[in-house]
Amino acid sequence: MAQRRPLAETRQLLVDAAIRVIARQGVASASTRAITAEARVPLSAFHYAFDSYDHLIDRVIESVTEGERAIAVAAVEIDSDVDADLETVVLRALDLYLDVLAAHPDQQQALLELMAYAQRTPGLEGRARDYYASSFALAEGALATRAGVEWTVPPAEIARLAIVLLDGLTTTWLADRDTEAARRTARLAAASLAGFAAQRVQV
Amino acid sequence: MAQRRPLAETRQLLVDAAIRVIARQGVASASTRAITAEARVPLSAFHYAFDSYDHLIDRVIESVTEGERAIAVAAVEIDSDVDADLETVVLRALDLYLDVLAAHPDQQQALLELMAYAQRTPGLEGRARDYYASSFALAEGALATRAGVEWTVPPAEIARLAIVLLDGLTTTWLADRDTEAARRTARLAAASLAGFAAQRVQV
DNA sequence: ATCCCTCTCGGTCGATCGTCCAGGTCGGTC
DNA sequence: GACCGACCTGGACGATCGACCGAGAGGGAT
Repeated sequence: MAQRRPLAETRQLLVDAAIRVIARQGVASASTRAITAEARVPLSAFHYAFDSYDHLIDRVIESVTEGERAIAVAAVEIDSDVDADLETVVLRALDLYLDVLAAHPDQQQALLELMAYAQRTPGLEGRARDYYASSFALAEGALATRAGVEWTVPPAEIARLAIVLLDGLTTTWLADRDTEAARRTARLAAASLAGFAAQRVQV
Repeated sequence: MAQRRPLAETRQLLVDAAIRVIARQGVASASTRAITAEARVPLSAFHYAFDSYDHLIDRVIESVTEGERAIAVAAVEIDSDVDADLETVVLRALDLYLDVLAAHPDQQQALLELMAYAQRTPGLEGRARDYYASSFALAEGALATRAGVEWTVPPAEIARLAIVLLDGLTTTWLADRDTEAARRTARLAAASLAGFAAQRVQV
């Protein structure tokens, strides 16, 4: 009767189940029992696979942020149409993100809740900072791939502004769910970011 | 032995205590027992003063958001130096906000956590939307007081962008606590917002 | 066949949660 | 002095939480 599974597989099963539960019902409702029920494994399997609840959450954060990073990298690579205007490219990226957000709002809300949980939990405090740091680096890398664009301010500052805008767009949309208004704001945001670029130089 | 107090006073005592506990330890730790202990009131007084836990949280959200609004109104009124450049005024307001944020980070974190809690709790879902709606209106009002400034896009859209920027600045700072970087980003944000103003007309 | 290590699972622990209630104390009104 | 309604409280309820234990099942190595 017993399901025999390699330990690593059970761990992945639990992490995935935890993400689904957190997305659907929030971190507060993601108890060990709710997660194991979602994963269809006995409650006792939880503490066999993980030393503690927070160890699981740590892995969950790792998994979610890695997923975010992969999506962002893919989006940047797809949207590297060098012939298009800079502002157009930025706006297209933001609109693409809003599509993802509107399609899977629970995912982004889960990420925010996890960050808040991490900041309140001893041993996980650094996770939020690390996530933003890697976001900055990713954005700066994306800026660097736009060959031939000079910036009037350091690219690192542009990258931070971009993340700030993305973050603000997210939290604001999550609160009022007004996609049309968010797209209008995205238009302004794209114009703002592009405004810090000097005219393109010939390559 | 019994402390005799008007009911309304006990209510206010509990609301204030709840805000302190939430700011210090987060919503998750703000149990009825933690709150009543903070308020130095017997546990049983809790359900004498409030029908339920969520009724208290509702009042807490009301109190916190009203406090935010009052601060914002005061800041706008103080910072209405008509002789200064628009970008300077905006930047000064943002820097002022960053001062408040750096001085009382728990307060802003508490607000964000309360919004997340409200969105997950039946009966409180609208609170987050209402808060952002009033923030937009407040920002738009602040823009309107700058007589003689014409905007190249509707003020309502500028107002939304301003709130998005403020929100992004907040969440980002709360994650990495890098005040210097936040001030640099604020500089870019102020320049962006001011960039949507047409040249000032003579009045 | 024997051993051993990995894996599984039901049951239960103590702590903490929000909520409730019966009874008690007070100040004011007849 | 009798009464009443507003105010206050200790103690308990059932539910749920993270964590833990010991007995057993399974499969490969010897």
